[in-house]
Formats: sequence, structure tokens, C-alpha cells
Amino acid sequence: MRIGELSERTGTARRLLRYYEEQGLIIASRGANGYRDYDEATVDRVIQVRGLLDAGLPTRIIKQILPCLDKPRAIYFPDATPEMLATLEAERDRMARRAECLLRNRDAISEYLDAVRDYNRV
Amino acid sequence: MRIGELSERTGTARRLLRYYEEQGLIIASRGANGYRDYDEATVDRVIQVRGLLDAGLPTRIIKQILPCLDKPRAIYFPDATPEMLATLEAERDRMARRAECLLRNRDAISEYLDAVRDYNRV
DNA sequence: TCGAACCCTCACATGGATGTGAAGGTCCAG
DNA sequence: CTGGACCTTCACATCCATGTGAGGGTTCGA
Repeated sequence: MRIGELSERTGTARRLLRYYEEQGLIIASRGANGYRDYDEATVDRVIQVRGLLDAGLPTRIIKQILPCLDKPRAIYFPDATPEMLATLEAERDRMARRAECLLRNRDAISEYLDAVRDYNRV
Repeated sequence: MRIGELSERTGTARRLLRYYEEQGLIIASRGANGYRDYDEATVDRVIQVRGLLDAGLPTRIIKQILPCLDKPRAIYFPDATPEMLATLEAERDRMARRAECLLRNRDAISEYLDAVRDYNRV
């Protein structure tokens, strides 16, 4: 599929799809005319990437965790250097802390909303 | 406490503490000499704010959810306009989605790490 | 064959969080 | 009473994700 369709199906500006490619987050083959040609799986990947960006991860880190996300686990572990593994662990823990923070605050908001509803019902 | 101590205790640059104040995320009284004077509770608040910023929320939104976070629930619900409540609900749901995304990816990383460990053990 | 709707690259602009430093006031210890 | 470690404001700089538009090629249907 070409960039227009991918843009539409992921709700992502074309500009950003090119940017993600530049950052190594997605790949595109090229037609004879130079047009980008995307794989069907790229739709999910873009959605993944957007979710992580929205959750505060920079493209640099997202790129590092991408190998973890391939559906059928890749047979080859080319970049599994000790440093990379340490980075992944650290980043995984950081994500867990972020999620905790979000859930804690989500609960606080819910409680607040409940309190307001109680107050307004009286 | 003055800005230096708050900075040290929260691991936050002085510059940022002033910025958060400018954005309405924390408040400081002033001594006769113009120095900022922080309440003990500000330490926790700064940590809260940093967590939310790190999780991708902009200061604009954080400011809106702050009233939900005061420990003894405030008796007054001054800004509880319907729009505000709708905003809070929307933001709460958005936070839940973010957290989900983070946890999903955290699990993917964990699985990957396990696979690598298996591979290396053989 | 023309125009609309795609696509390309390049480049400058913007907004938000953060870094950095200048110019100066305050306070305390030696 | 002086030097160093605080504090103040102001302003410009940086990084990153994103917006925007110019200038130009491709494809396809009327």
C-alpha cells in the first residue's frame, strides 16, 4: 500500500510516516517510480509506535524495543549484546513505573469524579 | 524549604521548578527577600508532576487533573463545570489506554528477554 | 491531453520541556 | 567586611515531534 492509504488507516500524517521511516521505526520498499510501498503489517506497527510515542517514549528508545514486538519471534538475536539487554530491562522497568503512575492517577480522577457526582446528587 | 532543597529532594532542576510554578503546577510563597518558600507537601507534588510529564501528559492537562490529587478531598468543587468533568473523563480514559499500551509492550519485552535467555542457555 | 490526485525531497517553522548563562541581590562564615 | 553559596529575573539556545509549503514528478480518468 502507498503512503496515502497507510496514513488514512492509521490516522497519521504522511509527514510523520516519512519521519518514522527516517528514524528507523518502519520500513518501506520503493516502487519503480520512487513511491513508498508498505507492507500490510506496517499498519499495526505504526499504531504501536504512535501508542509508545504518546506514552512518552522517544523514537530512539522505541527503535530499540521494536525487535521485541515482531509477532513470530525472530529466530536470530543479532543485537543481543549484554548492554542491549540491560537497556531493555531498564526500559521495561521504566515503562512499568510509567504505567503505575498513570493507573494511580487514573484512579484518583475516578474517585474525584465519583465524589463530585455524590456532591451533585445531594 | 527553599528551591535548592526542593530541587535536591526531587531530583529536579531549579529551572524546572520555576517553570512548573509558571505553569500553575506548584505554588510557592515568598519570603521578605523574594526567595521562594515551599511547603513540605510540594515534594510529593513535584514527583507526581514529573511522573505525569514523563508519561506524556502536557502541563496543560496536568494542571487540570491536579484538583483530583489533593489528599484530603477538597470540600469545594469550584471548577466542576460539565465541560471540565467531560475533559477529566476523557483524560482518564486516555491515561488508561496509555497504561495498557505500556503494559502490553512491557510484557513483550519481558517475553523477548526470556526468549533470549533460553537461547543463550542452550 | 489536461487536470486532479497522488507521490517525491527539501527546508524552514512551531510548540513544549529543558539547558545555560548573564546580571544582580541576600546571607552567612571566616 | 569580604567571599562563596545561595537566591532573583530575563533571555536566548536546544531537542524532538509535528506542521507547512514550495517545487516538481507520476498516474489516471474525462
